[in-house]
Amino acid sequence: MTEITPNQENYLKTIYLEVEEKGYAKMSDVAALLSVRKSSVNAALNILADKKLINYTPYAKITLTEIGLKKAREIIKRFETMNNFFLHILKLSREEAIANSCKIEHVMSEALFDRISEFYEFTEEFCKQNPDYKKQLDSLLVK
Amino acid sequence: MTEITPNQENYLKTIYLEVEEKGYAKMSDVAALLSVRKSSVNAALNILADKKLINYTPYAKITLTEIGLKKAREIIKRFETMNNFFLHILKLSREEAIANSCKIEHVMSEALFDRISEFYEFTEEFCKQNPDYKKQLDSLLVK
DNA sequence: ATCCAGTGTTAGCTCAGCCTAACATGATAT
DNA sequence: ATATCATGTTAGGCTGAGCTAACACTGGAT
Repeated sequence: MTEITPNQENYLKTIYLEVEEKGYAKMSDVAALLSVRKSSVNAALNILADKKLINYTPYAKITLTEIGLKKAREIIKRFETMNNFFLHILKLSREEAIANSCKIEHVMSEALFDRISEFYEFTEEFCKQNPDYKKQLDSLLVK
Repeated sequence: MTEITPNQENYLKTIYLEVEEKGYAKMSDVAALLSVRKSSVNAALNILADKKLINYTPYAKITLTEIGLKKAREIIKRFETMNNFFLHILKLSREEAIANSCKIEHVMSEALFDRISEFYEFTEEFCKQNPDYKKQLDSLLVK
């Protein structure tokens, strides 16, 4: 069980999303996305490589290992779970929802993840069955 | 607007709660509560004192300044807001709820705080008015 | 009054994470 | 083929946060 810091999780996630979107990940793009210097990214990537989460050889494209992939997907799952809740139930703005999810995804427990997921599903369903509940919720939170 | 790290928030909160409970705060107790060494607490307290959040003179009892008090109360408010939600709506165990709240209290935004508060109030009220909703929720989350 | 245990402080180390500045590499355009 | 520019790497420094080990203060028991 490779331990990983919140920050390292964030690098991993960013690389994963870059690879998803463009087919590869470049250091300088990661630096731009996270608003840090290339040298900082370099240091971080060396740590992730040490932990066998990414393949990172000098001057080559960055790819994720199997474990890295798995871990990245977990992080993104946590992100999406919180984000859905914030966006569609609490009705936070896109930016607010994302900002909070990006922080919380790194500190939440498995149990919280499970409960939020269940609660989200339940609430969506309940809204469908009970338009009155939905209406009350909407009028409460949006103004 | 004095900037403060999540960790420093945690020290501040711990001191506040100690003072509340026992009338004063001692370094060694703070160290024990946070499971860190006294020297680490010392370093942290010097930073908080620099930032005018606590009064901290060698070998004396620790007290909070006015700004420190205000800040500590904000943190605790955030904690309690999340904790109530986790405990009474998501039905997390005490330990799980506390563990998550203690992390999230340091990273959540003002807007999230507001929305969670409103949502919590709304849901509690809705449960009272609609026992059926409450029953469904309870059976969903407790097992 | 003195000594000891508990409590508080200091020095000096490690690590993660950021920075700047300088250097190296590689791809491209002439 | 070489000069140039974007890109990647290395060196060296800073801060926050932790540690250990040694030292200093204080108050209570003898």
